[in-house]
Amino acid sequence: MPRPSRWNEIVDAAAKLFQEKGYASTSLEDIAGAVGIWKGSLYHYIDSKEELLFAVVREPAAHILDQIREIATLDLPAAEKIRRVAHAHAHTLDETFVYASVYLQEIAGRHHSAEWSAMDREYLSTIVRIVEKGVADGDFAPYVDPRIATLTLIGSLNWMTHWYRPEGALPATAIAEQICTVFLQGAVRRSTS
Amino acid sequence: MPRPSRWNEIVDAAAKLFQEKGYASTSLEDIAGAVGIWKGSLYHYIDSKEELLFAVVREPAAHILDQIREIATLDLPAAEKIRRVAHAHAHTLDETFVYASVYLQEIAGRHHSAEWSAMDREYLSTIVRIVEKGVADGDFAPYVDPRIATLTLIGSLNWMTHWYRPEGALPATAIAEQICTVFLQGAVRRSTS
Amino acid sequence: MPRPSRWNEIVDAAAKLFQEKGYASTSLEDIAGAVGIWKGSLYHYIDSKEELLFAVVREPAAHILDQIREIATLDLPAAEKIRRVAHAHAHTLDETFVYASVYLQEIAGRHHSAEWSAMDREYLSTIVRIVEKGVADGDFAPYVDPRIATLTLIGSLNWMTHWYRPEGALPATAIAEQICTVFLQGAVRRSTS
Amino acid sequence: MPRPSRWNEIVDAAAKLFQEKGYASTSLEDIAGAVGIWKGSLYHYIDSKEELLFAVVREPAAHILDQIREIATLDLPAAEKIRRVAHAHAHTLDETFVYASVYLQEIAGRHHSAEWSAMDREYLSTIVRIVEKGVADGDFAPYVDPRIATLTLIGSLNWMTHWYRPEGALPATAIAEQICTVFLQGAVRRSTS
DNA sequence: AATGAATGAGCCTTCATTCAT
DNA sequence: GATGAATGAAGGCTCATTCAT
Repeated sequence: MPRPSRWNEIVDAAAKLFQEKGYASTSLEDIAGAVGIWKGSLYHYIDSKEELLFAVVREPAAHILDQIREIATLDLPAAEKIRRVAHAHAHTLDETFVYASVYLQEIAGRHHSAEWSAMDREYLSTIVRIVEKGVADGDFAPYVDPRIATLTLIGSLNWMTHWYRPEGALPATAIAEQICTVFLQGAVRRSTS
Repeated sequence: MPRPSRWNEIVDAAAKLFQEKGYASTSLEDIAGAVGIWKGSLYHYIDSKEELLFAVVREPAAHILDQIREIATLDLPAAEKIRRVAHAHAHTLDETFVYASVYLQEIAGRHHSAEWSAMDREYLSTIVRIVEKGVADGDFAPYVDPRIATLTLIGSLNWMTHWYRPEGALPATAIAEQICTVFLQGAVRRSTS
Repeated sequence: MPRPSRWNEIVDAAAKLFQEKGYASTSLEDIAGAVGIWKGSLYHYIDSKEELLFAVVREPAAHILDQIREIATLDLPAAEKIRRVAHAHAHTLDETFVYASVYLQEIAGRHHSAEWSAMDREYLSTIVRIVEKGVADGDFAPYVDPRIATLTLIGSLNWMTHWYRPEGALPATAIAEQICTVFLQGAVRRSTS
Repeated sequence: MPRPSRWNEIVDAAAKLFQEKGYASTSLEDIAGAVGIWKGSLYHYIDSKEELLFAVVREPAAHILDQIREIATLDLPAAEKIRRVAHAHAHTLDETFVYASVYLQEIAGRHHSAEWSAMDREYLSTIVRIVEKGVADGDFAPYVDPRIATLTLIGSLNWMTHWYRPEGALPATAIAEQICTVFLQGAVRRSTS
């Protein structure tokens, strides 16, 4: 029975190390060592170190974008869509924590290829449109600036990579709920609620 | 009276390059070249590359922590304190944009010395206490979890390094106002307002 | 009867690549790729990369040496022998252009095994003897130094690998004729001819 | 008293090794070892290995081209110009033997930059024009094809790198004289001379 | 203060070769 | 015969750091 190829082991090890030490500070020798092969052997699987970064990051990035795309098409009030966005985002973060962290540290905001910029842009603009509709429909307050508000929400969620731990006691769902509740209802107590 | 030297030029150049390319990918030769001296000459100013990173980052970090400390001591309602926190944070980000970005990319959430961890922890806990008091006083809604809410706010603000540009048309003040308004009042339109 | 295998394909591909990129800069993966097999599979045909170089080069080298040996035994005037040598040399170069180019680039003048040195030496000395006899018989001018003159001729012919193209308009025969005519008659116009 | 920089030592060592083992088979470690420094230290002097190749080769190539250019402008019979070309070529080969050998092995006939192709082309065409004029003036025989004859001469001279040794008993001048005499007068004895 | 040559370790990558399947 | 994963050495190159001048 043939042992399965070690591609998955390699991507996992790379993801973990990229997250811990950063892409630039992780050597291929580190990765190879974690898998238990020689660094030259990595080149059976990849053509360059950067390819490994992209391999780590592509799937979760595509996954979350898909989810947001789908939520946008549903026929729901803006607030409910935002709630679902927050939960999908937090859920993906939870399930692909290491991979997603690498994305946010190494790809987002760095000058990378058109592929990633386009992904970032679509992700943002899809949510912006939800917020815009919320304002237009009167569901959201008139003081809401759709773009800034969206970046506020995304920032809250992405910052989770700095403090959330998947194996911790606090579930991602609860966090998502808190983040979107504060985003939607505000921290200040509403007189009539 | 200390003779002015090229120390400031060096720190500025380092900050800019660290932000653009990341700490690990910036070489001392890059920095020396930006200042117009030779690589070896840098060692008249520093003892190691890491020292340069800390030099870049120390002042703005200390500055913002000071501000938050002071705000915490004021006798104001929680909502007003949060508003001031957001403005102080955004203002520091605006004024020390490159330096602060380096801090967030290279120090925050990385395993650095006790000095930085302590700073991060104090910053967070100071704001958490403001929120806690807000909840206790009934100013903030009972569903607010002080720690998560604080991290939500900080995340929103820190994410600015991914999209805010100091020289841009949108002033940091307006952004701070939007972020804390959404944080405090929520995006959803309040029936009785 | 030996089953035809891909041996010839492999040697052809190797020859072409050795000529284009040089022996040292051609990888076995390049060669395997050109044939359409995997790198490891090459080792069913060869034991080492160098063996492939020798395989490329052995046949044409042996062929031209055989021809020169035979010409030397004929009972002809020196000038006619030289003419035949030039034609044989140019003809072999034309027919085995890629292989012969590899020989001249990678074997001739390099420190290779006794086998190749002996071949080179015999080739040279066989022609030198023809010239010597030409001088001794009074067919060739007394100022002719047999060894230098022979190296002059061989150099002219071998330099063809730098500019001759088998598929070009100018046939190798015409070139051989020009080279040996200049060698024998000289470029300067003879008063009484 | 400051020790002079080791640039010359480095180029010399590189030239020697490139000639002996070929450019591709010579490692920077070989070169550094020959000079007595570490391989990383080479990068104070060069930006890439190829730059070292060009440094080895540029001066003698430019020198010989200059000489041929000058000879072409003189008011002399074609045969005398050719004689001077042969002597200049052989003399440069003699004085810069290792460098020139590297040029012929590694640059000539390889797919290099426009700079080298242009040099090769100008060198050839300058001599071709001398021969053309010789034919037109009736100094050279009508059977002389200027381009092929020129390549014949150049080939003879360049082949010297395969057998000439500067420290040997046979001086380059004598060889040049023999090569151009055979080229001009032919090996065959002239009845009326 | 500044230089610039040198260090020495380490990095990404290539590659001839081996071998179990 | 062929595969493809793995090896292990080496190659070109980078870089933080040192130090004599």
